[in-house]
Amino acid sequence: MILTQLGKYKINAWLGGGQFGDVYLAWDTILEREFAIKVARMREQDIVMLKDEAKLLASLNHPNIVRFFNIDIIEGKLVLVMEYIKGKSLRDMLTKGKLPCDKAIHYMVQMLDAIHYAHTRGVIHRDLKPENILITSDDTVKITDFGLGKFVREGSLSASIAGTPIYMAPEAWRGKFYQQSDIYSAGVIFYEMLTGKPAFLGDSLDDIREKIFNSYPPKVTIFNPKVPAHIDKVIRKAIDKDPEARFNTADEFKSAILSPGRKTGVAVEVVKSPTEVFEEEITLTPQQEEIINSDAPQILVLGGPGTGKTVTLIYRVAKLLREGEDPGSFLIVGFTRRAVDDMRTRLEHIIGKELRNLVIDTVHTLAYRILKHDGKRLGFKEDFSIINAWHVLRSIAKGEELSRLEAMLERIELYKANLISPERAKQLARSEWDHECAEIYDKYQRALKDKQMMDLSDLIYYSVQVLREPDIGTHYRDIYKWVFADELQDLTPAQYELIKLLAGGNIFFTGDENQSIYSWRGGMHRFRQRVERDFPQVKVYLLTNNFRIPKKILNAAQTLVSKIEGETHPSISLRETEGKIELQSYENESEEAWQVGAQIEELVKKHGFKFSDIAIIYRINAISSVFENTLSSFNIPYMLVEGETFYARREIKRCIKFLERLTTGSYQGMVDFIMWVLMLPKTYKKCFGIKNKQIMLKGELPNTLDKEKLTSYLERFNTILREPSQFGVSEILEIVLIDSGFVPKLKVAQEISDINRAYNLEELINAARSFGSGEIREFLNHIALLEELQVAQWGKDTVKLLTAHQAKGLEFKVVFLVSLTDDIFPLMRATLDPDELDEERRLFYVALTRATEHVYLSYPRLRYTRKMKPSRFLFELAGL
DNA sequence: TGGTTCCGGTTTTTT
DNA sequence: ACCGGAACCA
Repeated sequence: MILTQLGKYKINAWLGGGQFGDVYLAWDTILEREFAIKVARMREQDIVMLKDEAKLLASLNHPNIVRFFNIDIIEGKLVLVMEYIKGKSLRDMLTKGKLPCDKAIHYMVQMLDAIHYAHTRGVIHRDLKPENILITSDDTVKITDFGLGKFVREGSLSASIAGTPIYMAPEAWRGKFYQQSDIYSAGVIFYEMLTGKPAFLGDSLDDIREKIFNSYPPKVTIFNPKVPAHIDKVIRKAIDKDPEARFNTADEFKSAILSPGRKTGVAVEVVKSPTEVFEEEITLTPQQEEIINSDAPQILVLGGPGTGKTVTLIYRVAKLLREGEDPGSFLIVGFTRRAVDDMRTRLEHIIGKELRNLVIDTVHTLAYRILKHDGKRLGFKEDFSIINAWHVLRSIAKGEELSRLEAMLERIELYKANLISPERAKQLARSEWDHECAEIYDKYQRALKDKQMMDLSDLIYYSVQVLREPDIGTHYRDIYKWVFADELQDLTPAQYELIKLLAGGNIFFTGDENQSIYSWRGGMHRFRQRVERDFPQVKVYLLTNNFRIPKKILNAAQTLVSKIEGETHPSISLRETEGKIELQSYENESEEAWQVGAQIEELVKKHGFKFSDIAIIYRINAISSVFENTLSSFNIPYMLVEGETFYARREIKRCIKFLERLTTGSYQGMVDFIMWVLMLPKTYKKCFGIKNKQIMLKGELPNTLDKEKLTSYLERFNTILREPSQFGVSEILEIVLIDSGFVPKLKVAQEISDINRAYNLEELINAARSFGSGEIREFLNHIALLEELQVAQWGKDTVKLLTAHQAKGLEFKVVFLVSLTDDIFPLMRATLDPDELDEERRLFYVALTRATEHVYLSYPRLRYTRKMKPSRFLFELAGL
């Protein structure tokens, strides 16, 4: 039925529809004016006429609220008469993804003004959602449908669907509405404006409800690093489950957004990925489109850095998902945790929903899961532990010289990376050294298995063994119809084999032989032949358009790798800027560091770069110290991207050790641990003793200690020691780190390093919370696989100091590639072996191609008193 | 035997 | 400062 006339209203156009009803553009034939009228799609008996309420609504008059004129029942239909606004709804704007941060804030401020105005007049909106927020062409916000929910009879079908659940506060689900319920909805809308993703998503209503009641969405800054750090906290407060804990008024909410300053402590943003790919709409090239839409079941995509390999991979996955392929039949493997998290975020962004059944993981995580499930076939129980190879190796090869032991460990890793069993290693041994290594390897593997332990490379090695069992392999291959692996050049043969064994039909690989920088630990840098041999039907595509790297830099980098024998596939820069690449030599190291500092200062002060646009990249960690010192004397904020994994940090190690002790029941070091969390000086050590796995106080306690408080805390601590398994991991960590006062005290400490420790520990607690319930042992394994939580703080505006290896996969506007002498880059020992020299060359290539605008190359002429030769790679670069 | 204290030795080029 | 293992004690 098409409406043309409704009472005195002539219907001119349909403006939109929603759950409540349809909105029409109408002409009042009596007043001769345009109105928007909303005709409710509901039965008359479900409508309550609240005269006073209608009057109240009609009295609202605010620039950011759609004027409400009248409510009427015409021909048995509820009709709402409102001001007609030309504009789009926020919902329409959000379908194109997130809004720029300043725009989102601009809208938010107007919304909160409107909400505050209504609240002071006693009107609660009750159903704030993007559909109800109109935006005119001059970016004025107009909120519509204020308080209309009230006209629907409680308990009617319409009432129960009136609210849009994903924007509804938890208490609103129970039918309670406060002003804070609007604040909550505004917070959730703000979240969506900034990220382009709803804060709560789920497959079903129950699923959503569960999340709204029990969880908080990831931080905004994870999806959009450009958002100022304080916004995360503001949103978190606005959407607290407890209405009391939210902002009291919309005005308070507004000022919190606008004034980031009034806070104590140091704001550390936790941003897992520095990528800002979502900023622009991605335009795909015809080359990429061809790959994405290819019918070939087996695909290999080759292309240099910045040619969009990963994007192509993701868009192909997205395309297949849109065509209705089951997310559960996909397996996507990435090289690092960061790469994996990045891919998932991008993919979910494109698809617009969470993809929980879809497996995107690092090879190690994948392997861990396989072995937990099927490791029993090899004699491993479900609760095997992941350990650090070094300690065990040392204990079984006592008396070995450390340098030899180190070499042996390297050899063992290579055996496993190439799927060579201890028996085979013995057969292959030619020299005395080979025999020794093979012997130790055998011993080491037996020792680990005895203790139900595995190191990281065992995860891969044993998974391959398990998957070679026909029944198990078939089982997985039946599941994974679509297998994708990124960065093939850095995978070891064992990892590649693992992926192959899982692939049940279609494969999609990407890689770049020129970016292979891990062959020293088994990465197979010549992967193309191998893929073509294993998959004779494979279709090979080349990506030759470069989106990231400007011409000059790209040319220099490509000239460098063209010296390497073998195939290269150069790309052509699509960037408009030429780019800049400069070489400087300096008297010595400190002069070099000083000049770099001066240039950074100038780039920031005169040329508008941010510190976070800049990276200093070097070959080895030892180089960093000169630069650290100089940067601090320049007052340039910097961040050292440590080689240390999160897991290796002192405070984290200590906690992990503690958890480990809980699982083994050997409580050595407990007294030290509890003194550490209670921040007691060592002198009090004699006051504590351990008896029957319980910490006791003994002897005279100094007056400085509050005996009662201490005793009651020890009581709690001891309950953990008695029955660790009664507690969840996060519970244990909370009692030990937070309730002890440790983290709270660290947070307000003077030292930045203490504050950072506090954040690291909080990060650990978060990891435990999101890990959920599970054995302590399992949590420890889980942590061991999270290689790089350390990238917390990426969002801070600091210059990054990092090695060329660490720089892989990152990009910066300005790169200072420093200390380019012929003994450091390439490393002296690599110059003797042509293969190793090539790897150094590729590493140099990787470092150069991190830059999207400027590259500054430099080297010191003297190191200490020794004369240095410039890196041979400098001579190879074009135009220098 | 299990629990506690004492003693001595400490990986780096790149994950 | 920290950890593993030997030595020592109930």
